[in-house]
Amino acid sequence: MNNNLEKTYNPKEFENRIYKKWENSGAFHATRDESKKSFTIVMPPPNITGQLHMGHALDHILQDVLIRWKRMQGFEALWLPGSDHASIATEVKVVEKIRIEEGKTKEELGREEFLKRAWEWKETYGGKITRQCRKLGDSCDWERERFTMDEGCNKAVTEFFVRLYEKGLIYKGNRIINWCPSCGTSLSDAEVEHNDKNGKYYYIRYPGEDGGEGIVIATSRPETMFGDVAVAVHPDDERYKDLVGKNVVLPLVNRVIPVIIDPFPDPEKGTGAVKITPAHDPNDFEVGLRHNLPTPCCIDDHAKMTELAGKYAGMDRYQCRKAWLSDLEEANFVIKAEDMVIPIGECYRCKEAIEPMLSEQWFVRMEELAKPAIEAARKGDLTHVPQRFEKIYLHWLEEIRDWCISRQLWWGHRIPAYYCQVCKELIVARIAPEKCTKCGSKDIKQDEDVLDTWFSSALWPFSTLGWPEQTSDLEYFYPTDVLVTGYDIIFFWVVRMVFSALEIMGEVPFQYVYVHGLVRDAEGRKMSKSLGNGVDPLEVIDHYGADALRFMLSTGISPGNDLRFKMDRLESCRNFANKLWNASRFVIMNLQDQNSPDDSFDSEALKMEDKWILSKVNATVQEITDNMDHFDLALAGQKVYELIWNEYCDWYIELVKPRLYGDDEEDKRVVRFVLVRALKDMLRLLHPFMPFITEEIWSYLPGTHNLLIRDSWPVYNENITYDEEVKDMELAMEIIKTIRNIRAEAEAPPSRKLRAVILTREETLNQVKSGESYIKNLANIREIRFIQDKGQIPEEVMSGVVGPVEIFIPQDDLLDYVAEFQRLEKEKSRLAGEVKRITGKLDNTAFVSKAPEQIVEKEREKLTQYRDMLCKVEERLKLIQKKL
RNA sequence: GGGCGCAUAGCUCAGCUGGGAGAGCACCUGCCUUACAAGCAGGGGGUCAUAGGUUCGAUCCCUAUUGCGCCCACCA
Repeated sequence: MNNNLEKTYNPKEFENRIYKKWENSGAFHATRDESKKSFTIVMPPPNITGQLHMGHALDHILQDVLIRWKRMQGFEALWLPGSDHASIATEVKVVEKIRIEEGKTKEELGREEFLKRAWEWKETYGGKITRQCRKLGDSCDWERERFTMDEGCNKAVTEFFVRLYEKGLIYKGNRIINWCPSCGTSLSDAEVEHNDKNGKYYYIRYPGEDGGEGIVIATSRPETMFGDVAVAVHPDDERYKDLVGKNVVLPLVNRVIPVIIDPFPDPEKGTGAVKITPAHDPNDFEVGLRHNLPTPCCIDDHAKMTELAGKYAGMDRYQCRKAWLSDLEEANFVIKAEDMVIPIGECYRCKEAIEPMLSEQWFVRMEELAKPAIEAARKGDLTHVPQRFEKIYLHWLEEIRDWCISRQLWWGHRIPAYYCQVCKELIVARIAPEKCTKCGSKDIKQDEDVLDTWFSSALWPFSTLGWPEQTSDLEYFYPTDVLVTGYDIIFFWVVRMVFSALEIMGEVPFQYVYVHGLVRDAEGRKMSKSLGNGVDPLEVIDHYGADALRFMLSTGISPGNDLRFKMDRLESCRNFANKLWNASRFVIMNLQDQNSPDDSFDSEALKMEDKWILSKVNATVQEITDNMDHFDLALAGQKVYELIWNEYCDWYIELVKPRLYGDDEEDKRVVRFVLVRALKDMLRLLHPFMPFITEEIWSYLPGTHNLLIRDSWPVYNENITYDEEVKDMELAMEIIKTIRNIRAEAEAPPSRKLRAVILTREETLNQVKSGESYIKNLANIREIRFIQDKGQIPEEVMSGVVGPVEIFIPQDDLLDYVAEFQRLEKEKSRLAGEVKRITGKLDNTAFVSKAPEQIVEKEREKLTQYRDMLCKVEERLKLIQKKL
């Protein structure tokens, strides 16, 4: 046994030390062990651009609570960490760095040199977050740390790509994609955010080729008119019957285009006539395909107008819109402009307006892949916690379109596609081919594009365990058990992991998806760099300790909902740690110079309060385990809190002090035993939430030879349910509270010793008497007189009622009739209210006849009790009134 | 256009299958009591958003309404 704990709780003093102890002990490292069941969580890999923020802290703490809990339960628990190359995000940062430091663009530097810089970035910043994770207490297996662009993951990505290609699930095609002009790359649908913007519908006349009225179309994007190839109307639209088959003229451009019929136009919207621009609108593209129309581009990769726009060529799209409209207006082609809210797609990284554009890209064919992923959730192979997120998951999959996976970037997995420069043959292969499989030419070039960063993340649960090799780890730890993540990346990641795993591994990558919310600031705003309202977890840890932060984040949440970050809550969590620290210090102090308490004990030697606290702890073990099983981490945490503070500290320690300060050595041994026994179980229950402080205290306790992290989770013991003692103890506690209340109401000083008279019936006398010493100690009573006859009640007293017991404190000790009168009046009206409520209930024949017998009986008992209590209070009131 | 969440004490939120409204913080009163003032003891404070419905009984289930927030949706 060590010496006593430091006098004050100072997490800084031990958190780093404890973490090293764990790490050095190998406790985080998981290895295949056939005697145990595995429990696996893969960490959502943070970006290498990143800095640990509150969202990570929440995400990681939840995972760590689960993994520590399972480890204690005896599972071979693996939490696998790593980081993500974050293709676009990193590339943007590296480009910026090169611009600032070298004054060059990436093109000026060249691909090879750029990638060198990117890897340097990775080396410098790559491990930053994962290093910061140690501060949080993350118990992940650092020996298995992975990176989405390490050798194994690269291999997995290539293998996956080639397999899908060979099955026809990946194809290269010319389609409308989301183009970010600012990032200079295509994006997937998931990477586009839709926001409503105020805009206008412009009604523009396209005159007839024959000099007639022509047709009026409505558009929010007049600048795309240069790419128009037709005007479409619905086949049933009577208004335009005569125009179909004829031509109209693009105003000012003077190019002639046909009026065609197609089911796409909605006669209700706009004018019912739609300009068709196949190169810049997905719907128009489809129409174009059906009618075999050309696809001229009028906007380029930089969102500037092409030659097609004539004198507007080279202008920015919005600049052009302005100039073009003013020219059209001048020539009287604009009929009207209507204010309209228009949903605009924006790049999720840079917020630039997305340009739908015709482009040749690589796609994953989703229809076939989505089906089993939908099925898995429906069948229950995959469970969302809370369940409502399943709807979101399903909806996305049901509406899914092909996934554009090629990016016009340099940092990432290069697409394993090769082109023969001679015969233009396309070769998709695991290893770069030496010569063309068709013509034999050695002049072969690899596709310039890289893959969407989420393409590699999608493989994370199995690529990190060795796939495509059939490793022993993969066999043992896969499929993983729980995936913990925020609801904001269900689409980006969860969905894609599931369908990828189902395709490659034939089963879901995890059974549970535990979805949490976002951390917001105290006002409920999203924490963001631009607002500057972020709270740095590392600073919080520095101030309050990691345990306080952990406890706050893990118990302050309700499933799937956002959480507001409030400093005062953090403080109360730190106070809780302090409370535990001091209680433990008290226990350890009382163990000084003692041999470790004997683990075997005679239950005869246990007193009422011993049995009471052991019962409480035991019951809590059951409840908490149950909560954890249902992912109710917050409820579980709150229960340990209450157990430690409200039961153990406020009552048990206080109850037991006289025994510790007494002379009975044998009894002292019993007390020490119970104190330690209860404390140990509580430390175990709390450890997943507050690992540092619990581990530190653990090391001071007798008989704790191994680390707490290695110790086992407590198990409910049905032999430790002392119902009688619990009942008796709780009655004594109620009596104590009542006396304290009388004392406070009468404003008698806490130090004054009072006398008490307790009236109770014969059958409950012994029960009450069993609590006599506790009442004396904790209510500061010097003498208790037990009576069974009302006639013996002294006249000048204050009184209180607890169930079958009436308590009287002589006025001589208290000296305040008025306060007593007021207090009793209040009590009277409370009791009268209860009686009225229950009487009403019982007078209701419907209730008596239809409610379950137990409930009715319970109400009857309550009624008798309340009536009895009311009666007693009224009697007292009459007596006191005389004195006033 | 579709979907979801939230509305409970001054503030932030719990309340697990319907059966006497809870916590933390804040507030009031009294205490530096030999583990802890980051504490102890006591206390005040809520027609559980509104209106209906189901039920013997609704904060909880159903419907509608209002307010706030979020997500999805190919911008004619």
